[in-house]
Amino acid sequence: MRIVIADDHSVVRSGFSMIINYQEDMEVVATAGDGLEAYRMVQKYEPDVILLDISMPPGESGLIATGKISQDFPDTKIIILTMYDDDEYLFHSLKNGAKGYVLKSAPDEELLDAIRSVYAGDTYVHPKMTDVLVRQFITQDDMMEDNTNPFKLLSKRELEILPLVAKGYGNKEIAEKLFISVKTVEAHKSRFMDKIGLSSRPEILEYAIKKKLIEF
Amino acid sequence: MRIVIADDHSVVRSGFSMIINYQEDMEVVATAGDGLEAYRMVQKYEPDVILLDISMPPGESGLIATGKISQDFPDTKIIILTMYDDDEYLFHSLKNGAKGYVLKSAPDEELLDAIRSVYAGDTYVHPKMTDVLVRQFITQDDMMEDNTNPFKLLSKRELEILPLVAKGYGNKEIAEKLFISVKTVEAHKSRFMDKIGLSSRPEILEYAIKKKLIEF
DNA sequence: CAATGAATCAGGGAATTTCCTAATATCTCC
DNA sequence: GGAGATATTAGGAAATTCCCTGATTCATTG
Repeated sequence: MRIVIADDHSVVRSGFSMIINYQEDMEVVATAGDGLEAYRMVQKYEPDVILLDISMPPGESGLIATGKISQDFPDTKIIILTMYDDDEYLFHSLKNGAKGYVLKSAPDEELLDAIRSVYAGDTYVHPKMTDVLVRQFITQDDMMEDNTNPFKLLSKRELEILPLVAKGYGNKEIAEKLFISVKTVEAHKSRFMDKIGLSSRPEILEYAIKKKLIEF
Repeated sequence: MRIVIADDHSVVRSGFSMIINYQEDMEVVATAGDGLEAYRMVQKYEPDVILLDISMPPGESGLIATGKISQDFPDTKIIILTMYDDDEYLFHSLKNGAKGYVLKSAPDEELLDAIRSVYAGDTYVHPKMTDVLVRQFITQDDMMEDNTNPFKLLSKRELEILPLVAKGYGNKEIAEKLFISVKTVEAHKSRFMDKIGLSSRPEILEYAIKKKLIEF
């Protein structure tokens, strides 16, 4: 199995190279430090698998590279390797032709499993993100697009209250801001938490930032 | 030369381990996935050098860990390993006792050089950041009396708790994370709120973001 | 050595939040 | 017009937080 590694961190390139070359069925034929170089390496060596770090500068060239490589070299399976367990990145990666999605925090074994899976023609997604994927798949008929879009998922009041909760305001303060009772705030809050699947304040904050409902 | 590696990315831990163990004069004696574990590993193995990723959760415990380790184990040289070529991080790292500062995008040779340098008693800073350091040194007067600098204003515990409060964690959760009592968390919290002049959760969040104590 | 700051823990009482269930008034969509 | 979603409010009990005061230990500093 011939493999190319693309990551802007030298450490990660070396690390992977050593881990992979230690496997009997794998061999690193080239490494790249950015998206362009990655494309050239694929062009030159036509590897079985390429590991791509999505967050490579400049811009989003990891994603761009994914698209170009999967289009021009469909036989080279692409595994996205990233620090972020972000839904959006996952979706975009898969839409751009990636066959695998692995977090850098995952143990080595998982990475090697992922490589073998995509080489065998399967798709590998990090377990933590699979349920997001499944939910997206299940409701893809009626909601066509965007069942993760808070603007379609939540009511006006809920959209008004969520950012305030995220910013750290208490129920009482929110009630005063919106001229409604504390009990009403509680009701809206627990409803949107149910809807989205949030169960704590940190999760609400993270969600609000991810969905750009608040800015800093 | 006995070395400990602390990084929340499994890939980086494995990568480094292999690179370092390949050197004849170096040996990785332990690895850690977060700041607390890093401290315990240093405590247990008292290595010559520890490589610390600064962006390890929870909070900014990479920096906190730097302070604690350099204080309790001055013989263990600390090299900060980070993705960010951020001035602030560099300054804070050095002030907290780090002896080296290396970017993950640097080539392996540089990392090995850095390890050997700090082991020999020198300080190693990534070349690109040296000029920043020099400029800061030249105009060091204005930073001297910086009463807005949280790292000078707050204690280590307070610096550890503030980001967690900002992220929305409750006192109880923070107490569990840090293995201290709820009452202690309350005490630290109200103390740093007094010190800085914060009187609500939203203000804490805003402050934490402005001072880069948390990232999104 | 005394003073200070830091970190730890505690008690008590008030305020707030959380978690239930439950009811009513709009409003829109078919 | 009626079904269903949305907005509003309520009550009560348990959990949590907040706001005081106060105390101990340890390290540093004057």
